[in-house]
Amino acid sequence: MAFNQQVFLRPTEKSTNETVLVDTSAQISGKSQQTGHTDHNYGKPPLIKMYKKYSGSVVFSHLKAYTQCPLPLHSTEIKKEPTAVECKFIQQVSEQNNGLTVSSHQLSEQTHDLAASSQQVSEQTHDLAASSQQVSEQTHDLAASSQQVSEQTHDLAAFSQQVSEQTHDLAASSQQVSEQTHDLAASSQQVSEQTHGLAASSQQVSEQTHGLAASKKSTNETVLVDTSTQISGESQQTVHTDHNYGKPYIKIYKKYSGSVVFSHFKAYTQCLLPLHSTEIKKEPTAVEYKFIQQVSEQNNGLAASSQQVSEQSHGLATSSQQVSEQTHDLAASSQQVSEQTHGLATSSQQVSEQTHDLAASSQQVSEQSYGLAASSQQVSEQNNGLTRLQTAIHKTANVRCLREAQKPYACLFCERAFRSRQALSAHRVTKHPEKTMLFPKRAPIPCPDCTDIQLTSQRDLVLHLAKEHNKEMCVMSRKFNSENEFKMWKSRVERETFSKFISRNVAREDFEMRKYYYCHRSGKRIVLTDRVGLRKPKKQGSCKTNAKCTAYMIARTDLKDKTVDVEYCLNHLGHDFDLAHLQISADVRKSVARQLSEGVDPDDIIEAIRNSSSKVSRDSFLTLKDIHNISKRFNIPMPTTEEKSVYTCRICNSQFKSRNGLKLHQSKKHKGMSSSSRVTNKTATDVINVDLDEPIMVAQVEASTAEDVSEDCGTGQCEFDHMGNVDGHGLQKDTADPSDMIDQLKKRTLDKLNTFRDVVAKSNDISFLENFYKIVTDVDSFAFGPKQAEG
DNA sequence: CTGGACCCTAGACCGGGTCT
DNA sequence: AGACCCGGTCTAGGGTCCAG
Repeated sequence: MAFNQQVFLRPTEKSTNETVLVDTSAQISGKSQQTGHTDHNYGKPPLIKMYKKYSGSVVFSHLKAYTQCPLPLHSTEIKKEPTAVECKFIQQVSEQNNGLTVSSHQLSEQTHDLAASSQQVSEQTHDLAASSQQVSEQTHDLAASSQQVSEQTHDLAAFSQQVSEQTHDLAASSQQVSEQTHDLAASSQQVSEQTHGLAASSQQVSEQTHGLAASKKSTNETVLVDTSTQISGESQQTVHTDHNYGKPYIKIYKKYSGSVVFSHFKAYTQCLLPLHSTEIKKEPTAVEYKFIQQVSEQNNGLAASSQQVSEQSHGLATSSQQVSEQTHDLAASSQQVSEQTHGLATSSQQVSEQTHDLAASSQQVSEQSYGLAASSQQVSEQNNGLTRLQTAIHKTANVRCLREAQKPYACLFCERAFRSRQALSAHRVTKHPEKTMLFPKRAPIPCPDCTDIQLTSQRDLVLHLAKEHNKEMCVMSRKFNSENEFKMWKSRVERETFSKFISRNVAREDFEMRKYYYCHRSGKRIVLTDRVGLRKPKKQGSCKTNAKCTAYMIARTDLKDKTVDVEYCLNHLGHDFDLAHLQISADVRKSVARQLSEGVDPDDIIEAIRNSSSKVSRDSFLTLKDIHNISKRFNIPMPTTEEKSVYTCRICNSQFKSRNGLKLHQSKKHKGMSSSSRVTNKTATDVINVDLDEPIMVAQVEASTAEDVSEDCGTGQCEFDHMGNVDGHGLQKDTADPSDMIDQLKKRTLDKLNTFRDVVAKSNDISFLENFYKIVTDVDSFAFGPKQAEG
């Protein structure tokens, strides 16, 4: 038995009752057995791979455990079956391993419990954080309300202040008015008293006058006499000074027609002594009458003044009443404002108290959150401690075998690091199984016809469907000399199969790059949750079939020689080949953009594109809307309606007022030809840089032109324009002989073909070349006859 | 018919899982 | 460790709808 690096241990088992070491290269047969596989390739802890054999078939089970074997196992040291001592040692190692496994299991359970507790704590923390958030939001709202209330209170206080000031001003005005009213009343009282005094004096005078009149009547003579001065003959006024009291007084008399009449005594006098009839001896003189008149006028003026004072007093009283009422209203308003201010202040106070309570609650929630976070942190630390303990156990058991190389892939849950992410992933699965749920699982590819079969790759799916379900599909491969050649082939395949292969993943190595393509209709339609309902679905529906299509390509590009190896399957599954789900090709897009920039009419572009495609494709259904989209995307303005008022034939430059007229002309004069001016003006360089399909189109046009000329001119129906050119062919009138024209066209066609041969020579696309040379053959047959046609 | 707004898809890049 | 391939994210550009 030849042993290599791999050593197998056969533990005691019921079926065999013996333990053996077997070579991996050895044929496993016979009884059920279990083997242990130690891999020393990478200096890692010995790995045990468990195999079981039942009924003659070998079944590979999952990788179970690392051994705790402290001694390296070398293949050269084991030459035969283990001795009893070796078996015993192995048994001890196994028991130690089992013990460590049990400890590890217990630690795992504890870790799991702690993780569950940590999860609960995290959830509670999260809930508390949410509550805290709500409390904070409510606090914020209340603070905003409080702010509003404060602002309203402030406004009301300012208004109240204004009202108070106005009230104060009105009170002052009212006070002034009252004082003025009081003064006026006092003045009025004085005037009234004076008036009253004058009236009393007047009454006395009247009585005296009456007494005098009575005396005159009795004596028949009327005289006014001064007690001190004799008055006679004429009206006079005397001032009698009563020396008894030292005060002057005025005596007024009137005398008319020999009788003495006492006039109304209205003037104010200072007379304090009554006049004695004995003192009046005769009628008043003219001077006395004049004096009496003046006194009367003064008396009238005083009465008018008294009246005005009374009216002013009344007006002031009314104003005072109004001011009082306004003051009362303002006081009432001020009272209301004060009450509102008080209410708002109370509300503000309540809001502040609520805010304070909420802040306190928020603080409590935060503290509880903090406490829970701290608890969570403690649990995590305990968890980490246990993990580290596990690591320490592994270390002490000499399980780990550290390498000198750098290990940039560190485990998030322990202190270990790895050289590759795959190793880290394996570590996470084996050491932190409870954490693996945090990482997304790769979905396998289910078989569409089986319920329990899941494949791991596109190729397996295709092979499974072909073998198990008799589907007509296969996996093929092909090699290309360049990436450009591969892209041309891919483009042709897409065109012929009405499909599209899109790239999603690229893997780059030092010397190779792999690019994975899959059918563009494969997969699920994904609409972002925040965009659901914002747009109607497409009329033709999504291009995604919500299923896995079997068509795929894997292109492996050799970065040294640039060759491309392609593994592919062109058999689609689960969808039809609707052109509506395809997009306009990039070449056509560029071509349309260029023609738009050159000012070509969109209708002509559409016609040219449609006519240029010999096979049905998405490009064949180019619409004006597509032209609009391209013009928008490339930021090229569309020609306006005014610019399209004249329709020019791009073959013969004839102009027509309507598009229908142009179409009628083209259908009669240029049947089967494209109207694109680009066709006849293109150079070989342009063609090389733009579109390798176009030489075919141009050759077709030239051939068609030659045919038309042959037909038209052969029957003598060619038309000449006024410039001497043959309409539609650009030939001079003087050379318009049918035979000469054909020769010219033949020459031009041959020149074109020679030009395009250079272009085609750069192409490696077999189908393209086949198509081109077929046209060349046709054209050459026309130009030079069948015998001169070249293949 | 036109232009704006907006959604959907392709493509690139990166990280991860599974199997050998 | 290598091979294979899936999923998430981001950006540019194509496609669609709609109002004027």
